[in-house]
Amino acid sequence: MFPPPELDFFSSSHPTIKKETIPPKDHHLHLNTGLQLVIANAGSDQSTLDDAASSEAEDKRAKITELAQLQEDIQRMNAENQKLKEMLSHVSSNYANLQMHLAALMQQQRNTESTEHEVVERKLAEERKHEVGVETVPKQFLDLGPSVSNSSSDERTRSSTPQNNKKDKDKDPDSESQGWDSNKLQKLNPPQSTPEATMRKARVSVRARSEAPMISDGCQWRKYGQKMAKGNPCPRAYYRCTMAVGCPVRKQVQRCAEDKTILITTYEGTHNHPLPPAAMAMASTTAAAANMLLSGSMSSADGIMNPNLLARAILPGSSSMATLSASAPFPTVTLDLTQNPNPFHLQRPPFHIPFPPSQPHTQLPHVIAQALYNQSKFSGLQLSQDVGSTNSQAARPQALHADTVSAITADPNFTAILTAAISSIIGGTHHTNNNDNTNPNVINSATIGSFSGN
DNA sequence: CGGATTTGACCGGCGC
DNA sequence: GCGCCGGTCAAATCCG
Repeated sequence: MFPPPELDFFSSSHPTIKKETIPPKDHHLHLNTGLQLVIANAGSDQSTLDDAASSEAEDKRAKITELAQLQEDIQRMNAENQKLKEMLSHVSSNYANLQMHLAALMQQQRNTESTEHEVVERKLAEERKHEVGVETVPKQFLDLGPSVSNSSSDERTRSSTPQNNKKDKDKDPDSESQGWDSNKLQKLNPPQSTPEATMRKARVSVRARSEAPMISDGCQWRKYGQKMAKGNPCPRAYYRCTMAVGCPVRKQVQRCAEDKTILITTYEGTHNHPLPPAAMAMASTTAAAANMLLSGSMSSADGIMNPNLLARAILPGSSSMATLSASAPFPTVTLDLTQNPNPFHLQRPPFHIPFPPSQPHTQLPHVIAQALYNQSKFSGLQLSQDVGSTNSQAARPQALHADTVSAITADPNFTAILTAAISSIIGGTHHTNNNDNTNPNVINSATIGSFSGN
């Protein structure tokens, strides 16, 4: 899409940048020379003074023309920059759109397949039961799809939330069939399978540093509750998406107990309405992550059979991690954006991409730059199926500001990286890894490395 | 005045 | 059965 020279726009070797930086240097030398002449000739006869004056005027003229040329150059570069920004924003939103669409299609396809293979799945589950005693995690996974009518009473009761029960009793059944109430509908019609209900089960959690009470992800949220959670002095806030009536998406926001500068935002569900580009990025990311998590967990017997496996693949220089937790009650993907960037990877100057207009928070250039740098190096991935391992990580020094999360996720690579990484972990538990790491689930560094910025 | 937030009450699950 | 806990509701309150 971009012609090669434009791709190099931000590189230090770009001719236009050299043009901008070098001439002023020359100009400065000229100026010094002139001053020296004046000082050297001070006190001599009138003619030499005239000569000095004329050369000074000449200098000034040259200076002015040079200045005009520079201004012209700057204007041209600004225009070019603006054009590039527009193009990038356009491409980003297009990509996010496609990603959303793909996720929806995949989900749709899985639903149709799931009915076909329901019998087979049940049979397999039976076999697994015979093979190993471990059953809790498989149940959680297999029950993610409400269509699965196996004997998992434990998860089934979980899916019928208190709210649903109450609504069954209290509310008019003809009231708007919100996506959020899909569980209720399923309870009434068990064989029906809705993507919303499936996606409701998987969660995507984002850890990032922020002073603000909430990270800006481009969506509109309404707070509907706040609770003190056990083991954390900070209250947990509950939000629901208000961009459309009946949107099932909810999120929980809570500060990390160990490091209160870290904000943990947990997303749940899939939007049932069109999103602005700013929100599209995060939404498609969470949707894709949840999607991959659910599909992968259902197809990978190894992952299911080893619920206590702890797998991690942290590459040298990785600045972010994705943690996959299959622990109860919901499988959760945690994106850790609190890590310290590795200075060895800072090879090119940071650049800006246009922020969506809906970002309400301050957008300091250096923060954006750091976020994008982090994003471009989003290459580490940690897989964990260990209970409590996701949020108990030690606080890390220096980290990504939560305000920049949308900047990161706004980049198409983010979704692609995350999706591919999760996919490679979940679906690739059978793969042999040539990594030296003793852990059986480590991702091949080549796989992840191919996604890292450059 | 309408929408957003706060906050106590309520509910169901779960462990003892 | 009881208490704890996470999650949600809804009346009261706040705010633009």
